[in-house]
Amino acid sequence: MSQTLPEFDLDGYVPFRFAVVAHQLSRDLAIRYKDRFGISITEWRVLVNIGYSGDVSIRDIERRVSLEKSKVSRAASRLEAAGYLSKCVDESDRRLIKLALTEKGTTLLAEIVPIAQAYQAEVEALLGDKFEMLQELLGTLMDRAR
Amino acid sequence: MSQTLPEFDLDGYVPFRFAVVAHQLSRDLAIRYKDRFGISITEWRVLVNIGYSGDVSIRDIERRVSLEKSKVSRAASRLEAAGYLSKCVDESDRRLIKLALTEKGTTLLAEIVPIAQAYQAEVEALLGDKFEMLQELLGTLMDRAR
DNA sequence: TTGACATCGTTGCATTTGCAACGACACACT
DNA sequence: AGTGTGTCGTTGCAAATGCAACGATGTCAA
Repeated sequence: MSQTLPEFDLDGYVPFRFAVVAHQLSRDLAIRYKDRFGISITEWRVLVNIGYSGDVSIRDIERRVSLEKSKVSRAASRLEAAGYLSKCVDESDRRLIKLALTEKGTTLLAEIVPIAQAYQAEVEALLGDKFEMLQELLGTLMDRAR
Repeated sequence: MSQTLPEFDLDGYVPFRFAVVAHQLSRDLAIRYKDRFGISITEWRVLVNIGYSGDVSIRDIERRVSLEKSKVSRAASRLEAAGYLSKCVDESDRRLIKLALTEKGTTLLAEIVPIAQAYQAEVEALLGDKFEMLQELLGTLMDRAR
């Protein structure tokens, strides 16, 4: 009749907990951006990456930010349409497309970065002296991939 | 001409890091399920919740697992179609729908739970004695909501 | 040079997602 | 009973997503 299930504690299951926390953080952040600047999280990541990185091809962003290249490509197109960045062919390798912030994009980024920092400060305050430990753990987990 | 951006380190930005790690964990897990059992992560969460919880309405799952109710509803429908669970109206409150595993569903769950546990064991082994600290931190962050 | 093979960015397509309705039902108050 | 308000699960729809092509370009060896 009724079979017995092995012991299992979903509430303590790490992949699940990560999903919940990550979703929560993303959502909180999205709310602060979307309404005010019309920028999605994905677009935000691309924007930041371009602003703070030397490498700026789609492929580079894909690697550095763990985003599907199609996701990056579409985000870049939306950002270009909105006037925040420009695309131009890399003459040393014509397969590559160099992305660069426009002045408008730089202005936007300068506005929204402090918001992101303030949010991280909240998290930091919540965790207190354990914040550094969290960063260390996240580092270990991120390195795990491949 | 070119404006200056405030200092910012994307690689150390917690919401970003959480997103990457969570996506990675979900993906790893999805691979182990999807191919072998045809079950998505969302469906897996619903399944586990029904199997290990007393409360089994859609609304209950929404609350306990941080899933949109439409997501739960659709996952439940798919699982029902696949014969893993049954729906029936709660006679004490006819707005509610009680979800229950079928025997087939219980069998499936008994098969896949050990896989999930083995995966968590990998993570635990990677983190060693810091695993408990991670759990504590995740707990703090999960409580933060609302 | 030619040809085989890899890489880049884009796009088509099916699926999933989030959000806002919606109908059905519950409850409180009159 | 009737009315208003709230909650439940479902569904429609637009947007986002993942994945597999695809054309264009680069690389390297014959």
